[in-house]
Amino acid sequence: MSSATELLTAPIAKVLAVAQQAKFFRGLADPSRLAILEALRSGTLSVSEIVAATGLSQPNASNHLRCLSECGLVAGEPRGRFVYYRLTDPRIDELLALVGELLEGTARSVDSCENYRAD
Amino acid sequence: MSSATELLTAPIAKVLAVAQQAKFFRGLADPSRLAILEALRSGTLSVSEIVAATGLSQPNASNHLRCLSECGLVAGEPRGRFVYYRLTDPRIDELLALVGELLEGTARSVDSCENYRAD
DNA sequence: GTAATATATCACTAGGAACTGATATGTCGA
DNA sequence: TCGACATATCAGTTCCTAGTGATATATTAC
Repeated sequence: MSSATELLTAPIAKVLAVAQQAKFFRGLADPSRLAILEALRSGTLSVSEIVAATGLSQPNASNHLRCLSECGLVAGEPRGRFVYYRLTDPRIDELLALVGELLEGTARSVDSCENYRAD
Repeated sequence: MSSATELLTAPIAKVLAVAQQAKFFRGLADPSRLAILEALRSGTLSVSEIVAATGLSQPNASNHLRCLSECGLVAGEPRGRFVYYRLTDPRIDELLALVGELLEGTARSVDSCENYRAD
C-alpha cells in the first residue's frame, strides 16, 4: 500500500496535503460512488431513490454514502424517515464535468489501462 | 469490490463512462501517484528524478508510472538511458488546482473521513 | 402498541493493489 | 566487449475494501 513512510523527502505539510487529496480522490475512484454522485448532480435524493437510481443494494449504498459524507463530498439531511443527500459543493459538479470532457478526448488511452480491471 | 453487475438499471453507455471515470480517479487516488503528479506539475522529469523527488523505491515508482501512463495521465519519452515523463494534458494541472482549492475549504470534514486509513 | 418502512450497522468473505527484493532488459562510456 | 547506470518486470506478502446477508435503530401509520 501507499505508505507515507516512503515519502520522507517531502515537507510534512505537502505530504499531508497529498494524503488528503488521495483520500478525496478515493471517494471518487469507485464506480458505485461515482454513480451515486452522478445521480446527485441532478438534485437532492433520498437513500431509497439513490438505491433505485443506481441499482446498488441498500446496505452497500448506505456504506458508500457514509464514506462520501465523511469525505465531505455529499451531505445528508434527515427528514422524517428519509435522509436526503446532496452534493456539498458545486465545484464537485465542475470537477465531474471537467473530467468528463477530459476523458472524451483520452478515452482510448484510458481504456487501454490494464492495471485495474474494468469492473 | 465495485461490480458493474450491481448497476443494472443504468444505460450501458453511462456504466462504461462511470467505470472509465472511476479508473481515471483511481490513478489519482494514491499518495505515491499524486506525489509523482505533483512533481510533474513543474515540468518534465526522468524516472530517477521522480524517485529522488518522491522518495519512492525505483520499482515502486516505475510501477506507478506504468499505471499513470496507461491511464493517460502521464506520457514517457525514452531518451538514451533515461525516460522522461510529463503530464499529458494541462487540464490535469487544472484538476489538481481545483481540488487543491476545494480541499482548503473542506479540509476538516475530509480529515474526519475514517473509512480509509490516513496512510 | 404493533406493523411496516427507511436507513444504518455488523460479521464475514473474496479479490485487489501497494509494497519489497531480486532480477531482467537496455543503453552508454571506457 | 565489458562494466556501470537507468528502467522495467517478476514473485511473493500483507492489508484494504467492496460486496453480501442478517440485524439493529428509528420513524410513521394503523
